[in-house]
Amino acid sequence: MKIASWNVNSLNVRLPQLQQWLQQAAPDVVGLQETKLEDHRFPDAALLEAGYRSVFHGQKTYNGVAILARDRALTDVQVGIPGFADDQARAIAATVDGVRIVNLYVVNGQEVGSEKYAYKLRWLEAVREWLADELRRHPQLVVLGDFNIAPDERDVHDPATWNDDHILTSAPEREALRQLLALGLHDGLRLHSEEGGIFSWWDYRQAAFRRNLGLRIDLTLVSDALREATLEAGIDRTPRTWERPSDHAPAFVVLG
DNA sequence: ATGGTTGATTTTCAA
Repeated sequence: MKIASWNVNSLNVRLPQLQQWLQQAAPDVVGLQETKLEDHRFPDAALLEAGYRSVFHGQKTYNGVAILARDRALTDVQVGIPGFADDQARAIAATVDGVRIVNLYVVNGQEVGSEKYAYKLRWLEAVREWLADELRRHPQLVVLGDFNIAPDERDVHDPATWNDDHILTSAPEREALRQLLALGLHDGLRLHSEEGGIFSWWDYRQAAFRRNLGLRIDLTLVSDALREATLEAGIDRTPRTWERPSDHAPAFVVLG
């Protein structure tokens, strides 16, 4: 089962690219972030034509998440973080073929010390409590999404800039990610590669993609129970090379 | 020193 995560930065703009990518990459499950679409505008009929059922949780202009599954049912759908009042559409979960999928669009945080940064850390604490419960109920768990945190120095092009004072790499953010992993989750990509320079996001400015000035902030985490079954993990840079791309590329794992 | 780009709604905001 191939499971992917892609921040599409507006599904309205990117639907043709999503259709193209579904056809050529043939993932079984996909978590989308930044759909930026209210639920009544979600293109579920068009995706069904491509063979994918969908569940979604969106809002106008900002945020928005969805899970797609090819020729499979999505059951036990959870919208938002249980018990956490949130006016931003950033989390959705569903079960596919006995595997629990949690799809997150983690708060960006804007700047270390800002109100949005405090919200990011509060949000991640609520996620940690939620995932502890999900793991008890669903040992076969995949947590994927745009984490807006680069796990370590290998995951940034310039550690001098992306340092402890910087958003996406500050110590409290990395510690929050470590606490998620400490629940019994593994960074899928790191099960198969120790290399640096493998990125999932490149700023639109300064020809960052061409120069590979990126970060790895889109992650696919697998639970202890799925660790041995994780055959492959990577980032598919292809859609980032297309005309008018998302600033993110899809991250994926393959479970055997 | 601080800009550069994209998307959705504006006369900026969020990323």
